Amino acid sequence: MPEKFTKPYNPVEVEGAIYKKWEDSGYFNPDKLPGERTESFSIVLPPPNVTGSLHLGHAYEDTLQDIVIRFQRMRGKKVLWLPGTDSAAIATQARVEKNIQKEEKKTRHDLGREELVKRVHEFAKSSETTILSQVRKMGASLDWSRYAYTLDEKRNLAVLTAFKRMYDAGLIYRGHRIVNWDPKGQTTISDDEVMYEEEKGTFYYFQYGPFVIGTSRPETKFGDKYVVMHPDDSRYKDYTHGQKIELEWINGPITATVIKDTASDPEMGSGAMTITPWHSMADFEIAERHGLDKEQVIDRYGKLLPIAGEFAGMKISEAREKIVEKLRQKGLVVKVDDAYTHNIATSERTGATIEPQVMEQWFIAVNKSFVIPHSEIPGITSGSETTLKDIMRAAVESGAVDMPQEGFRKTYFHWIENLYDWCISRQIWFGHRIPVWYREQEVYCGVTPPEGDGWEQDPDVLDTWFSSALWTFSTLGWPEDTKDLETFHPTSFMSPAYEILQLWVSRMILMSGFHLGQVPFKKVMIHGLVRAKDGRKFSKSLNNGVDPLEMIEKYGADALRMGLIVGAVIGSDIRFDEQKVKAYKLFANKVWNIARFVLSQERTGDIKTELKEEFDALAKEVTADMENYRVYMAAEKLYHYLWGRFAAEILEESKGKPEYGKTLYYILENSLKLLHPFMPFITEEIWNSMPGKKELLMVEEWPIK
RNA sequence: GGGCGAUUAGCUCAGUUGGUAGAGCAACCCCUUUACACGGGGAAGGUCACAGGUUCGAGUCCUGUAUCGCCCACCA
Repeated sequence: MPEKFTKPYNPVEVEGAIYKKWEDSGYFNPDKLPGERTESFSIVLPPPNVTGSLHLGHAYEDTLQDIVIRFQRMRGKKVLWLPGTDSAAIATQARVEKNIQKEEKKTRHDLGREELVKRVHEFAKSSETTILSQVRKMGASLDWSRYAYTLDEKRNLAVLTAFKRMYDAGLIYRGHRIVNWDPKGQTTISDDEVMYEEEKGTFYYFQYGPFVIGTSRPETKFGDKYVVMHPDDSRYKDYTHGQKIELEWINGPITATVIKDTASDPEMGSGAMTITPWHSMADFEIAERHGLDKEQVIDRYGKLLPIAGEFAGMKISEAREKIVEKLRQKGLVVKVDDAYTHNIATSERTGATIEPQVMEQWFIAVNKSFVIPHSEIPGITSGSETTLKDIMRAAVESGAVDMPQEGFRKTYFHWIENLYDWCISRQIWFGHRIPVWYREQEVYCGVTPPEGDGWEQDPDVLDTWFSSALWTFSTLGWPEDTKDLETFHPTSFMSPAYEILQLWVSRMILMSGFHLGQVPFKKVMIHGLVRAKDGRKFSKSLNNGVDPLEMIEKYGADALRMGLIVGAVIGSDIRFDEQKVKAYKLFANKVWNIARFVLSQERTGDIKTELKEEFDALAKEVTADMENYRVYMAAEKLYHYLWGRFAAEILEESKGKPEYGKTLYYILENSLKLLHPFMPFITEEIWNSMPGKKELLMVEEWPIK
């Protein structure tokens, strides 16, 4: 028996060396795995942002994937787990800008585009190093030789190519549409980055000619020259669509036009409303339907424009009261309701109140028909007319993307139904620049800049989710026709947090559907959030963060992995409890001592049929659990068997009985294999001392075929 | 406003096709027994949110109620 077993198991001493042994073996790379492997299995790591360091959410997600990956590798598949990082354009730039603001008292405009982008790249590089070393500490068996970064050369080519092809297909267009404008960040943000916060406000009722209209935003009302009512509203049956009415408004008499539209809710207030198409999504839709004028009232900095007359140049917050006061003097204020609560849209990143604006932006048309040249997705035939939305729906409906969690599937479909065109341009500097150039009236879109002088490139960059959406195939070499792409796409499995079901999952399906005619992954298991013990989110402001590295230092990566995974049904939130991690450190030590005892025995006697059958039954159950992604159950079963049955009963019974020898070795050897995906370090370390071992445990054969 | 989910032992949660309730942690008692005190043994703890229904039988299926949570959303 090796000397090391005379002491309690100390993970800190051995984990680093074991990871190095795995890495040196080359087995993380599917091309270097031993044996004949025909079936492939692949996962692309959801790329962590380069903004920070590893948190428990990553630790959980990495553990889940590593368990699946190690299991499949041991089952003899050609296994690829591909690592990468995400530039996360807005988040990263915001972070760096904040630092510059703090340390140098400068804005990005002081530095200029080139310098800022350089600084952001430097920052991204340094935090990339940090986060990758942390991922290694978790024991993640990633193929580092295929490492990808959303802004590296290959991924850049993929992004530009994807843009070009969708542009040529007419699915990417530039248009004036209403977008979420962040006046503080001076950029548009996607619907998904808008947060709604409840706010107590004031609701005003104004006299608008013969009508009473309600609003919480008097400052937008200057340009309101349409009054909308439901066509079936009997109160207004004497007014006809298109009728002109002269009336007195904020800055004098105006001519209003009556519009009949079903968007108006008769139950709401007086049933009549005026609209501000430039600054409201709903109003914009109505204006589009009837071909109405749209006028800008508020500028990009949140100030009123000349249309506001005497209020021009004022910030909306200071103008509001003054406008109401003026209306009051004119006798146009009917009622003021102070106890009004409503949700206001704010920017997730900057916290600023979103000001909807009509702006010229780039969009992806999700409802526009196009002919798909090639499709492997059931329900979408090659050469048929389809839309991106149809692709997204069909991929999941047909089961090509297996999304077994019913609740999430419902959420997914519900979201698809309500999908608008995706605004992909962002007014920041860090990220993939839009590959479109202008010269006078000419527009050029291409992967490389146009020939000739006088061209100017579009200043905007792409939404970070554009490149993320290509991730499953851009990482495999697309747009080139690579061997990797053929072997590993569609990928086998994806396990994202439910937070990014729409943001990411659906858009991956969109992109890989359009560009490859394939789904991005065959199975998706959406997981929950890791929360603090009290159920609250981990956050900087609460200062309740737990550093995974600290947990690894204290209890070992194996214990942390078990603590995160056991008893955590995939899909629901998990409450992190340090006690649980501690308990699995004790379990690691238990396993260690089981090995110590067994290795001190002679391999004598015959394998006892009854005990073997009992163990094999467990192995079968565990295998079934693994195949059905019930990893939390598999882990718990192994824990119970090893501690409660093997250690507590079988070992005790065997004491002083040499005929048990072979049986004990049989159980230990196979237990190590079953346990390896969960606790890779300690099992590999024990395996190293097993008599007759030939290979690393990570590539040993799984006990059940 | 729409959608989704949760409610089981003090705490965190399992409970796979309906068949007499489980685990870990915590708390309690005992034991320095030769693999392990990072251990061993023992005992305790639950009208499975509530009300109906289906069934021979319901934590599990159906309907409703309550509470909590999450996601989405253009209510003037």
